[in-house]
Amino acid sequence: MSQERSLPPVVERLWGREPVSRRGPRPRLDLTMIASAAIEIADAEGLAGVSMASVASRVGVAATALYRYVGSKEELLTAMADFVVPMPPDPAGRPWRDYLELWTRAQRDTLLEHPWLLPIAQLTPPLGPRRLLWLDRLLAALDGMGLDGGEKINVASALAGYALTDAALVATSGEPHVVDPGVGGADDYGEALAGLLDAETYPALSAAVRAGALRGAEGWVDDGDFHFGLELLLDGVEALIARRASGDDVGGK
Amino acid sequence: MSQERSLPPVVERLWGREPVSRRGPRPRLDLTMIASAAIEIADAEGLAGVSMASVASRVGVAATALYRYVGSKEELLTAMADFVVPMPPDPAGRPWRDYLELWTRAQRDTLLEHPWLLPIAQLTPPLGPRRLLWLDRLLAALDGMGLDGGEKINVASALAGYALTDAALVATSGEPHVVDPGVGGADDYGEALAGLLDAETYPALSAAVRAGALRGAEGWVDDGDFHFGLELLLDGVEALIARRASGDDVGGK
DNA sequence: ACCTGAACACCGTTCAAGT
DNA sequence: ACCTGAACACCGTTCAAGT
Repeated sequence: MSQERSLPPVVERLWGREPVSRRGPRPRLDLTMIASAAIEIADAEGLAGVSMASVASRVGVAATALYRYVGSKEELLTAMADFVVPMPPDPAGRPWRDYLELWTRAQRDTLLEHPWLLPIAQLTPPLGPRRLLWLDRLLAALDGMGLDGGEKINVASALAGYALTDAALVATSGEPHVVDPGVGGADDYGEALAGLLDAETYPALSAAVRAGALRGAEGWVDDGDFHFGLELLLDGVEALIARRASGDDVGGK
Repeated sequence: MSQERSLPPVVERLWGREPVSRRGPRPRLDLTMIASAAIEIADAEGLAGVSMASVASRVGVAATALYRYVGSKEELLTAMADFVVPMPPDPAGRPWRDYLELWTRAQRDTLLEHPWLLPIAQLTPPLGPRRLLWLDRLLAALDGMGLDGGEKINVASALAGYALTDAALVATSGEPHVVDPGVGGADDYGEALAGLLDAETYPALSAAVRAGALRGAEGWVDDGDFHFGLELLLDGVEALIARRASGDDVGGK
Protein backbone atom coordinates (compact mmCIF):
# COMPACT_ATOMS: atom_id res chain seq x y z
CA MET A 1 0.00 0.00 0.00
CA SER A 2 2.47 2.59 1.13
CA GLN A 3 5.38 0.57 -0.21
CA GLU A 4 8.11 2.47 -2.05
CA ARG A 5 8.27 2.01 -5.78
CA SER A 6 11.49 2.14 -7.72
CA LEU A 7 11.96 5.58 -9.20
CA PRO A 8 14.75 6.83 -11.45
CA PRO A 9 17.65 7.83 -9.19
CA VAL A 10 17.49 11.37 -10.51
CA VAL A 11 13.96 11.70 -9.13
CA GLU A 12 15.19 10.59 -5.72
CA ARG A 13 17.83 13.29 -5.95
CA LEU A 14 15.22 15.85 -6.97
CA TRP A 15 13.58 15.19 -3.65
CA GLY A 16 16.81 15.80 -1.80
CA ARG A 17 17.70 12.18 -1.30
CA GLU A 18 21.33 12.26 -2.26
CA PRO A 19 22.78 8.85 -1.49
CA VAL A 20 24.91 8.86 1.66
CA SER A 21 28.42 7.91 0.70
CA ARG A 22 30.49 6.01 3.22
CA ARG A 23 33.93 5.37 1.81
CA GLY A 24 36.20 7.35 -0.46
CA PRO A 25 36.41 11.07 -1.24
CA ARG A 26 33.36 13.24 -0.68
CA PRO A 27 31.44 14.21 -3.82
CA ARG A 28 32.42 17.57 -5.28
CA LEU A 29 29.02 18.23 -6.84
CA ASP A 30 25.36 17.75 -6.25
CA LEU A 31 22.34 17.72 -8.56
CA THR A 32 21.50 21.35 -7.75
CA MET A 33 24.87 22.63 -8.98
CA ILE A 34 24.69 20.56 -12.15
CA ALA A 35 21.11 21.50 -13.01
CA SER A 36 21.78 25.18 -12.29
CA ALA A 37 24.76 25.18 -14.62
CA ALA A 38 22.71 23.49 -17.33
CA ILE A 39 19.90 26.02 -16.87
CA GLU A 40 22.30 28.93 -17.22
CA ILE A 41 23.65 27.50 -20.44
CA ALA A 42 20.16 26.87 -21.80
CA ASP A 43 19.05 30.41 -20.92
CA ALA A 44 22.08 31.85 -22.69
CA GLU A 45 22.46 29.58 -25.71
CA GLY A 46 19.29 27.52 -25.94
CA LEU A 47 18.88 23.81 -25.57
CA ALA A 48 21.39 23.18 -28.33
CA GLY A 49 24.14 24.60 -26.13
CA VAL A 50 23.46 22.05 -23.41
CA SER A 51 25.70 19.04 -23.82
CA MET A 52 27.19 16.80 -21.20
CA ALA A 53 30.54 18.31 -22.10
CA SER A 54 29.43 21.95 -21.84
CA VAL A 55 27.67 21.40 -18.52
CA ALA A 56 30.61 19.50 -17.11
CA SER A 57 33.09 22.16 -18.15
CA ARG A 58 30.97 24.83 -16.49
CA VAL A 59 31.08 23.02 -13.16
CA GLY A 60 34.77 22.26 -13.62
CA VAL A 61 34.72 18.53 -14.10
CA ALA A 62 35.20 15.98 -16.86
CA ALA A 63 32.11 15.19 -18.91
CA THR A 64 31.99 11.62 -17.78
CA ALA A 65 31.95 12.56 -14.11
CA LEU A 66 28.34 13.75 -14.49
CA TYR A 67 27.21 10.16 -14.76
CA ARG A 68 27.77 9.83 -11.03
CA TYR A 69 24.79 12.17 -10.60
CA VAL A 70 22.48 11.63 -13.58
CA GLY A 71 21.86 8.41 -15.40
CA SER A 72 21.61 10.06 -18.79
CA LYS A 73 21.18 13.38 -20.48
CA GLU A 74 17.44 12.73 -20.49
CA GLU A 75 17.48 12.66 -16.70
CA LEU A 76 19.44 15.90 -16.64
CA LEU A 77 16.69 17.54 -18.70
CA THR A 78 14.08 16.27 -16.26
CA ALA A 79 16.00 17.82 -13.39
CA MET A 80 16.37 21.13 -15.25
CA ALA A 81 12.63 21.23 -15.90
CA ASP A 82 11.88 20.97 -12.20
CA PHE A 83 14.62 23.21 -10.81
CA VAL A 84 13.71 26.08 -13.13
CA VAL A 85 10.17 26.35 -11.81
CA PRO A 86 9.67 29.14 -9.24
CA MET A 87 7.34 29.03 -6.25
CA PRO A 88 3.65 29.05 -7.20
CA PRO A 89 1.57 32.12 -6.32
CA ASP A 90 -0.30 31.93 -3.03
CA PRO A 91 -4.01 31.12 -3.41
CA ALA A 92 -4.93 32.32 0.08
CA GLY A 93 -7.84 34.73 -0.01
CA ARG A 94 -8.25 34.81 -3.77
CA PRO A 95 -11.47 33.86 -5.56
CA TRP A 96 -10.90 30.61 -7.45
CA ARG A 97 -11.30 32.19 -10.86
CA ASP A 98 -8.75 34.91 -10.20
CA TYR A 99 -6.29 32.35 -8.93
CA LEU A 100 -6.72 30.05 -11.90
CA GLU A 101 -6.00 32.93 -14.24
CA LEU A 102 -2.99 34.03 -12.20
CA TRP A 103 -1.66 30.47 -12.03
CA THR A 104 -2.02 29.86 -15.75
CA ARG A 105 -0.45 33.18 -16.67
CA ALA A 106 2.48 32.54 -14.33
CA GLN A 107 3.05 29.14 -15.90
CA ARG A 108 3.07 30.70 -19.34
CA ASP A 109 5.48 33.42 -18.22
CA THR A 110 7.93 30.85 -16.89
CA LEU A 111 7.84 29.08 -20.23
CA LEU A 112 8.45 32.31 -22.10
CA GLU A 113 11.39 33.20 -19.85
CA HIS A 114 12.94 29.79 -20.56
CA PRO A 115 11.78 28.83 -24.05
CA TRP A 116 13.99 25.75 -24.03
CA LEU A 117 11.39 24.29 -21.65
CA LEU A 118 8.87 24.06 -24.46
CA PRO A 119 10.18 20.92 -26.13
CA ILE A 120 10.83 19.11 -22.84
CA ALA A 121 8.14 20.26 -20.39
CA GLN A 122 5.15 18.46 -21.83
CA LEU A 123 6.59 15.04 -22.34
CA THR A 124 6.51 13.78 -18.83
CA PRO A 125 3.98 13.92 -16.00
CA PRO A 126 5.17 16.06 -13.10
CA LEU A 127 7.25 14.17 -10.56
CA GLY A 128 9.53 16.85 -9.15
CA PRO A 129 8.84 18.73 -5.90
CA ARG A 130 8.44 22.14 -7.51
CA ARG A 131 6.03 21.12 -10.25
CA LEU A 132 3.95 19.17 -7.78
CA LEU A 133 3.79 22.23 -5.55
CA TRP A 134 2.06 24.10 -8.37
CA LEU A 135 -0.39 21.27 -8.75
CA ASP A 136 -1.08 21.29 -5.02
CA ARG A 137 -1.88 25.01 -4.98
CA LEU A 138 -4.30 24.73 -7.86
CA LEU A 139 -6.14 21.87 -6.16
CA ALA A 140 -6.30 23.97 -2.99
CA ALA A 141 -7.81 26.91 -4.90
CA LEU A 142 -10.59 24.62 -6.11
CA ASP A 143 -11.42 23.25 -2.67
CA GLY A 144 -15.03 23.43 -1.59
CA MET A 145 -16.46 23.97 -5.08
CA GLY A 146 -17.99 20.51 -5.28
CA LEU A 147 -15.40 19.01 -7.62
CA ASP A 148 -13.79 15.68 -6.82
CA GLY A 149 -10.04 15.08 -6.92
CA GLY A 150 -10.00 13.70 -10.44
CA GLU A 151 -11.96 16.63 -11.79
CA LYS A 152 -9.64 19.12 -10.16
CA ILE A 153 -6.62 17.37 -11.63
CA ASN A 154 -8.26 17.45 -15.04
CA VAL A 155 -8.82 21.18 -14.73
CA ALA A 156 -5.17 21.63 -13.76
CA SER A 157 -3.96 19.66 -16.73
CA ALA A 158 -6.20 21.56 -19.14
CA LEU A 159 -4.87 24.88 -17.81
CA ALA A 160 -1.25 23.74 -17.86
CA GLY A 161 -1.73 22.52 -21.41
CA TYR A 162 -3.21 25.82 -22.43
CA ALA A 163 -0.27 27.73 -20.94
CA LEU A 164 2.10 25.48 -22.80
CA THR A 165 0.56 25.70 -26.24
CA ASP A 166 0.06 29.43 -25.96
CA ALA A 167 3.68 29.90 -24.96
CA ALA A 168 4.79 27.74 -27.87
CA LEU A 169 2.78 29.86 -30.25
CA VAL A 170 4.13 33.12 -28.88
CA ALA A 171 7.70 31.84 -28.88
CA THR A 172 7.61 30.76 -32.52
CA SER A 173 5.75 33.83 -33.73
CA GLY A 174 7.08 36.72 -31.71
CA GLU A 175 10.69 35.61 -31.64
CA PRO A 176 11.08 33.91 -34.96
CA HIS A 177 14.34 32.12 -34.28
CA VAL A 178 14.00 31.07 -30.68
CA VAL A 179 12.62 27.61 -31.20
CA ASP A 180 12.54 26.79 -34.88
CA PRO A 181 15.13 28.63 -36.92
CA GLY A 182 13.54 27.49 -40.16
CA VAL A 183 10.30 29.44 -40.00
CA GLY A 184 9.75 33.17 -40.16
CA GLY A 185 8.08 35.31 -37.55
CA ALA A 186 4.69 36.90 -37.17
CA ASP A 187 5.03 39.65 -39.72
CA ASP A 188 5.78 37.26 -42.52
CA TYR A 189 3.11 34.82 -41.54
CA GLY A 190 -0.03 36.35 -42.97
CA GLU A 191 1.68 37.42 -46.15
CA ALA A 192 3.31 34.05 -46.62
CA LEU A 193 -0.08 32.39 -46.24
CA ALA A 194 -1.70 34.76 -48.67
CA GLY A 195 0.77 33.70 -51.32
CA LEU A 196 0.15 30.01 -50.84
CA LEU A 197 -3.58 29.62 -50.30
CA ASP A 198 -6.00 29.24 -53.14
CA ALA A 199 -9.55 30.19 -52.34
CA GLU A 200 -11.04 27.02 -53.77
CA THR A 201 -9.26 24.50 -51.52
CA TYR A 202 -9.13 26.80 -48.50
CA PRO A 203 -12.32 28.87 -48.69
CA ALA A 204 -12.78 29.66 -45.01
CA LEU A 205 -9.12 30.22 -44.28
CA SER A 206 -8.41 32.48 -47.21
CA ALA A 207 -11.52 34.51 -46.34
CA ALA A 208 -10.21 34.93 -42.81
CA VAL A 209 -6.76 35.91 -44.05
CA ARG A 210 -8.25 38.41 -46.48
CA ALA A 211 -10.23 39.89 -43.58
CA GLY A 212 -6.97 40.41 -41.72
CA ALA A 213 -7.59 37.82 -39.03
CA LEU A 214 -3.89 37.09 -38.64
CA ARG A 215 -2.83 40.63 -37.92
CA GLY A 216 -3.09 41.07 -34.17
CA ALA A 217 -1.58 43.97 -32.29
CA GLU A 218 1.78 42.25 -32.10
CA GLY A 219 1.34 39.58 -34.71
CA TRP A 220 -0.05 36.11 -34.75
CA VAL A 221 -0.73 35.84 -31.02
CA ASP A 222 -0.75 38.51 -28.37
CA ASP A 223 -1.85 38.78 -24.79
CA GLY A 224 -5.42 39.52 -25.78
CA ASP A 225 -5.53 36.16 -27.48
CA PHE A 226 -4.14 34.46 -24.40
CA HIS A 227 -6.82 36.01 -22.26
CA PHE A 228 -9.51 35.13 -24.78
CA GLY A 229 -8.69 31.42 -24.85
CA LEU A 230 -8.25 31.26 -21.11
CA GLU A 231 -11.70 32.74 -20.60
CA LEU A 232 -13.10 29.92 -22.72
CA LEU A 233 -11.66 27.41 -20.29
CA LEU A 234 -12.63 29.31 -17.16
CA ASP A 235 -16.18 29.73 -18.42
CA GLY A 236 -16.25 25.97 -18.83
CA VAL A 237 -15.00 25.44 -15.28
CA GLU A 238 -17.55 27.89 -13.99
CA ALA A 239 -20.33 26.04 -15.79
CA LEU A 240 -19.15 22.80 -14.21
CA ILE A 241 -19.07 24.31 -10.75
CA ALA A 242 -22.54 25.72 -11.22
CA ARG A 243 -23.78 22.28 -12.22
CA ARG A 244 -22.22 20.68 -9.14
CA ALA A 245 -23.60 23.40 -6.87
CA SER A 246 -27.12 22.89 -8.17
CA GLY A 247 -26.71 19.19 -7.33
CA ASP A 248 -27.38 17.94 -10.82
CA ASP A 249 -25.65 14.79 -11.93
CA VAL A 250 -22.57 13.42 -10.22
CA GLY A 251 -20.57 11.70 -12.89
CA GLY A 252 -22.00 12.01 -16.36
CA LYS A 253 -21.59 8.95 -18.62
CA MET B 1 0.13 43.30 -50.90
CA SER B 2 0.10 39.97 -52.65
CA GLN B 3 3.83 39.95 -53.05
CA GLU B 4 5.61 36.67 -52.37
CA ARG B 5 7.67 36.47 -49.23
CA SER B 6 10.75 34.35 -48.94
CA LEU B 7 9.87 31.03 -47.36
CA PRO B 8 12.15 28.14 -46.51
CA PRO B 9 12.62 26.07 -49.66
CA VAL B 10 11.18 23.04 -47.94
CA VAL B 11 7.89 24.90 -47.48
CA GLU B 12 7.82 25.63 -51.20
CA ARG B 13 8.32 21.93 -51.81
CA LEU B 14 5.56 21.09 -49.34
CA TRP B 15 3.25 23.00 -51.63
CA GLY B 16 4.35 20.98 -54.61
CA ARG B 17 6.70 23.56 -55.99
CA GLU B 18 9.66 21.39 -56.79
CA PRO B 19 12.16 23.53 -58.63
CA VAL B 20 12.22 22.84 -62.37
CA SER B 21 15.65 21.59 -63.30
CA ARG B 22 16.99 22.41 -66.73
CA ARG B 23 20.41 20.89 -67.15
CA GLY B 24 22.00 17.70 -65.91
CA PRO B 25 20.52 14.40 -64.73
CA ARG B 26 16.92 14.31 -63.53
CA PRO B 27 16.45 14.09 -59.74
CA ARG B 28 15.99 10.58 -58.45
CA LEU B 29 13.96 11.65 -55.43
CA ASP B 30 11.36 14.14 -54.32
CA LEU B 31 10.30 15.46 -50.93
CA THR B 32 7.38 13.02 -50.72
CA MET B 33 9.62 9.97 -50.99
CA ILE B 34 12.06 11.32 -48.43
CA ALA B 35 9.40 12.36 -45.92
CA SER B 36 7.55 9.04 -46.32
CA ALA B 37 10.72 7.08 -45.65
CA ALA B 38 11.41 9.21 -42.58
CA ILE B 39 7.86 8.70 -41.32
CA GLU B 40 8.13 4.93 -41.71
CA ILE B 41 11.33 4.94 -39.69
CA ALA B 42 9.82 7.14 -36.99
CA ASP B 43 6.72 4.95 -36.76
CA ALA B 44 8.87 1.84 -36.38
CA GLU B 45 11.74 3.08 -34.23
CA GLY B 46 10.72 6.46 -32.88
CA LEU B 47 12.30 9.80 -33.55
CA ALA B 48 15.67 8.55 -32.35
CA GLY B 49 15.83 6.23 -35.35
CA VAL B 50 15.49 9.10 -37.80
CA SER B 51 18.91 10.33 -38.89
CA MET B 52 19.98 11.74 -42.19
CA ALA B 53 21.94 8.54 -42.70
CA SER B 54 19.05 6.18 -41.91
CA VAL B 55 16.60 8.08 -44.10
CA ALA B 56 19.07 8.26 -46.96
CA SER B 57 19.84 4.58 -46.78
CA ARG B 58 16.14 3.74 -46.89
CA VAL B 59 15.68 5.67 -50.12
CA GLY B 60 18.91 4.25 -51.51
CA VAL B 61 21.12 7.29 -51.60
CA ALA B 62 24.11 8.73 -49.77
CA ALA B 63 23.29 10.75 -46.67
CA THR B 64 24.63 13.94 -48.14
CA ALA B 65 22.40 13.73 -51.19
CA LEU B 66 19.38 14.63 -49.03
CA TYR B 67 20.66 18.19 -48.79
CA ARG B 68 19.52 18.69 -52.39
CA TYR B 69 15.94 18.43 -51.04
CA VAL B 70 15.99 19.68 -47.47
CA GLY B 71 18.12 22.43 -46.05
CA SER B 72 18.59 20.70 -42.72
CA LYS B 73 17.26 17.93 -40.55
CA GLU B 74 14.97 20.49 -38.93
CA GLU B 75 13.30 21.09 -42.28
CA LEU B 76 12.91 17.36 -42.76
CA LEU B 77 11.02 17.19 -39.46
CA THR B 78 8.75 20.01 -40.60
CA ALA B 79 7.97 18.10 -43.78
CA MET B 80 7.27 14.90 -41.84
CA ALA B 81 4.88 16.75 -39.54
CA ASP B 82 2.80 17.90 -42.49
CA PHE B 83 2.88 14.76 -44.63
CA VAL B 84 1.74 12.54 -41.78
CA VAL B 85 -1.52 14.45 -41.28
CA PRO B 86 -4.56 12.78 -42.89
CA MET B 87 -7.51 14.57 -44.49
CA PRO B 88 -9.70 16.43 -41.98
CA PRO B 89 -13.24 15.15 -41.34
CA ASP B 90 -15.95 16.80 -43.41
CA PRO B 91 -17.94 19.44 -41.51
CA ALA B 92 -20.86 19.44 -43.97
CA GLY B 93 -24.16 19.05 -42.20
CA ARG B 94 -22.77 18.66 -38.72
CA PRO B 95 -23.69 20.94 -35.82
CA TRP B 96 -20.67 23.05 -34.88
CA ARG B 97 -20.25 21.47 -31.48
CA ASP B 98 -20.24 17.93 -32.83
CA TYR B 99 -17.70 18.87 -35.44
CA LEU B 100 -15.39 20.59 -32.97
CA GLU B 101 -15.37 17.47 -30.82
CA LEU B 102 -14.79 15.21 -33.81
CA TRP B 103 -12.01 17.45 -35.10
CA THR B 104 -10.21 17.61 -31.76
CA ARG B 105 -10.51 13.88 -31.18
CA ALA B 106 -9.16 13.15 -34.66
CA GLN B 107 -6.18 15.43 -34.03
CA ARG B 108 -5.46 13.63 -30.81
CA ASP B 109 -5.75 10.23 -32.49
CA THR B 110 -3.23 11.21 -35.15
CA LEU B 111 -0.80 12.24 -32.43
CA LEU B 112 -1.29 8.95 -30.59
CA GLU B 113 -0.73 6.95 -33.78
CA HIS B 114 2.54 8.82 -34.37
CA PRO B 115 3.84 9.73 -30.91
CA TRP B 116 7.07 11.08 -32.39
CA LEU B 117 4.95 14.05 -33.50
CA LEU B 118 4.59 15.20 -29.91
CA PRO B 119 7.98 16.83 -29.50
CA ILE B 120 7.91 18.45 -32.94
CA ALA B 121 4.27 19.31 -33.68
CA GLN B 122 3.79 22.21 -31.31
CA LEU B 123 6.89 24.17 -32.00
CA THR B 124 5.92 25.75 -35.26
CA PRO B 125 2.78 27.43 -36.59
CA PRO B 126 1.13 25.47 -39.38
CA LEU B 127 2.50 26.27 -42.81
CA GLY B 128 1.99 23.02 -44.70
CA PRO B 129 -0.99 22.32 -46.96
CA ARG B 130 -2.42 19.48 -44.87
CA ARG B 131 -2.31 21.23 -41.51
CA LEU B 132 -3.83 24.34 -43.03
CA LEU B 133 -6.62 22.23 -44.46
CA TRP B 134 -7.58 21.20 -40.95
CA LEU B 135 -7.60 24.84 -39.90
CA ASP B 136 -9.80 25.73 -42.87
CA ARG B 137 -12.39 23.10 -41.99
CA LEU B 138 -12.62 24.25 -38.40
CA LEU B 139 -13.15 27.85 -39.47
CA ALA B 140 -15.84 26.67 -41.87
CA ALA B 141 -17.63 24.80 -39.08
CA LEU B 142 -17.81 28.01 -37.07
CA ASP B 143 -19.20 30.10 -39.91
CA GLY B 144 -22.33 32.05 -39.19
CA MET B 145 -22.04 31.92 -35.42
CA GLY B 146 -21.14 35.57 -35.06
CA LEU B 147 -17.43 35.05 -34.40
CA ASP B 148 -14.86 37.03 -36.32
CA GLY B 149 -11.85 35.47 -38.02
CA GLY B 150 -9.45 36.08 -35.17
CA GLU B 151 -11.80 34.54 -32.65
CA LYS B 152 -12.28 31.46 -34.78
CA ILE B 153 -8.53 31.03 -35.12
CA ASN B 154 -8.16 31.36 -31.37
CA VAL B 155 -10.73 28.65 -30.84
CA ALA B 156 -8.86 26.42 -33.29
CA SER B 157 -5.58 26.95 -31.53
CA ALA B 158 -7.08 26.26 -28.11
CA LEU B 159 -8.58 23.00 -29.39
CA ALA B 160 -5.38 21.94 -31.15
CA GLY B 161 -3.43 22.69 -28.00
CA TYR B 162 -5.81 20.62 -25.95
CA ALA B 163 -5.47 17.66 -28.32
CA LEU B 164 -1.72 17.96 -28.09
CA THR B 165 -1.37 18.11 -24.34
CA ASP B 166 -3.87 15.35 -23.81
CA ALA B 167 -2.03 13.12 -26.27
CA ALA B 168 1.25 13.88 -24.53
CA LEU B 169 -0.25 12.88 -21.21
CA VAL B 170 -1.69 9.65 -22.58
CA ALA B 171 1.52 8.77 -24.37
CA THR B 172 3.70 9.15 -21.30
CA SER B 173 1.26 7.48 -18.92
CA GLY B 174 -0.29 4.66 -20.86
CA GLU B 175 2.83 3.60 -22.68
CA PRO B 176 5.57 4.33 -20.21
CA HIS B 177 8.51 4.09 -22.56
CA VAL B 178 7.22 5.72 -25.73
CA VAL B 179 8.41 9.24 -25.14
CA ASP B 180 10.45 9.39 -21.98
CA PRO B 181 12.19 6.17 -21.11
CA GLY B 182 13.18 7.53 -17.71
CA VAL B 183 9.77 7.68 -16.08
CA GLY B 184 7.44 4.87 -15.14
CA GLY B 185 3.90 4.35 -16.35
CA ALA B 186 0.47 5.02 -14.94
CA ASP B 187 0.33 2.17 -12.46
CA ASP B 188 3.44 3.33 -10.70
CA TYR B 189 2.44 6.94 -10.69
CA GLY B 190 0.05 7.18 -7.78
CA GLU B 191 2.15 4.92 -5.62
CA ALA B 192 5.32 6.76 -6.45
CA LEU B 193 3.65 10.03 -5.49
CA ALA B 194 2.34 8.60 -2.27
CA GLY B 195 5.86 7.74 -1.23
CA LEU B 196 7.21 11.21 -1.94
CA LEU B 197 4.56 13.63 -0.76
CA ASP B 198 4.36 14.84 2.79
CA ALA B 199 0.97 16.10 3.82
CA GLU B 200 2.31 19.31 5.31
CA THR B 201 3.90 20.75 2.17
CA TYR B 202 1.36 19.25 -0.22
CA PRO B 203 -1.93 19.23 1.69
CA ALA B 204 -4.37 19.38 -1.22
CA LEU B 205 -2.42 17.02 -3.45
CA SER B 206 -1.83 14.34 -0.87
CA ALA B 207 -5.51 14.49 0.08
CA ALA B 208 -6.42 13.95 -3.57
CA VAL B 209 -3.96 11.07 -3.90
CA ARG B 210 -5.29 9.46 -0.74
CA ALA B 211 -8.79 9.74 -2.16
CA GLY B 212 -7.62 7.81 -5.21
CA ALA B 213 -7.87 10.67 -7.65
CA LEU B 214 -5.05 9.30 -9.81
CA ARG B 215 -6.56 5.90 -10.38
CA GLY B 216 -8.71 6.22 -13.48
CA ALA B 217 -10.08 3.27 -15.39
CA GLU B 218 -6.84 2.89 -17.36
CA GLY B 219 -4.51 4.98 -15.27
CA TRP B 220 -3.59 8.60 -15.07
CA VAL B 221 -5.63 9.75 -18.06
CA ASP B 222 -8.33 7.94 -19.97
CA ASP B 223 -10.88 8.83 -22.60
CA GLY B 224 -13.34 10.04 -19.99
CA ASP B 225 -10.80 12.62 -18.94
CA PHE B 226 -10.28 13.72 -22.54
CA HIS B 227 -13.99 14.21 -22.96
CA PHE B 228 -14.26 16.04 -19.66
CA GLY B 229 -11.64 18.65 -20.51
CA LEU B 230 -12.95 19.07 -24.02
CA GLU B 231 -16.41 19.81 -22.68
CA LEU B 232 -14.90 22.60 -20.59
CA LEU B 233 -13.61 24.22 -23.74
CA LEU B 234 -16.75 23.66 -25.76
CA ASP B 235 -18.90 25.06 -22.97
CA GLY B 236 -16.71 28.14 -23.13
CA VAL B 237 -17.15 28.42 -26.89
CA GLU B 238 -20.88 27.98 -26.50
CA ALA B 239 -21.00 30.76 -23.93
CA LEU B 240 -19.12 33.03 -26.34
CA ILE B 241 -21.47 32.24 -29.19
CA ALA B 242 -24.47 32.90 -26.98
CA ARG B 243 -23.01 36.27 -26.03
CA ARG B 244 -22.46 37.19 -29.67
CA ALA B 245 -25.94 36.03 -30.65
CA SER B 246 -27.55 38.18 -27.98
CA GLY B 247 -25.62 41.10 -29.43
CA ASP B 248 -23.84 42.01 -26.23
CA ASP B 249 -20.39 43.49 -26.54
CA VAL B 250 -18.32 43.16 -29.64
CA GLY B 251 -14.75 42.92 -28.53
CA GLY B 252 -14.22 43.53 -24.87
CA LYS B 253 -11.44 45.88 -23.79
C1' DA C 1 33.76 6.39 -3.88
C1' DC C 2 34.86 9.75 -7.04
C1' DC C 3 36.96 11.45 -11.05
C1' DT C 4 39.85 11.21 -15.37
C1' DG C 5 41.16 10.07 -20.06
C1' DA C 6 40.92 7.23 -23.80
C1' DA C 7 37.93 5.03 -26.72
C1' DC C 8 33.54 3.74 -29.24
C1' DA C 9 29.85 4.36 -32.10
C1' DC C 10 27.59 7.54 -33.64
C1' DC C 11 25.73 12.48 -35.21
C1' DG C 12 24.67 16.75 -38.88
C1' DT C 13 26.82 19.22 -42.28
C1' DT C 14 30.71 21.00 -45.66
C1' DC C 15 32.90 20.60 -49.77
C1' DA C 16 35.67 18.98 -53.60
C1' DA C 17 35.44 15.59 -56.99
C1' DG C 18 33.10 12.78 -60.20
C1' DT C 19 29.29 12.03 -64.02
C1' DA D 1 22.41 19.36 -61.87
C1' DC D 2 22.79 15.51 -59.14
C1' DC D 3 25.16 12.37 -56.34
C1' DT D 4 29.30 10.39 -53.88
C1' DG D 5 32.98 9.94 -50.53
C1' DA D 6 36.06 11.88 -47.55
C1' DA D 7 36.46 14.89 -43.93
C1' DC D 8 35.20 17.91 -39.89
C1' DA D 9 33.55 19.00 -35.59
C1' DC D 10 30.92 17.38 -32.78
C1' DC D 11 27.69 14.07 -29.84
C1' DG D 12 26.29 10.59 -25.51
C1' DT D 13 28.02 6.86 -23.13
C1' DT D 14 31.34 2.80 -21.65
C1' DC D 15 34.99 1.39 -19.10
C1' DA D 16 39.59 0.67 -17.25
C1' DA D 17 42.78 3.12 -14.69
C1' DG D 18 44.14 6.26 -11.19
C1' DT D 19 43.57 8.42 -6.22
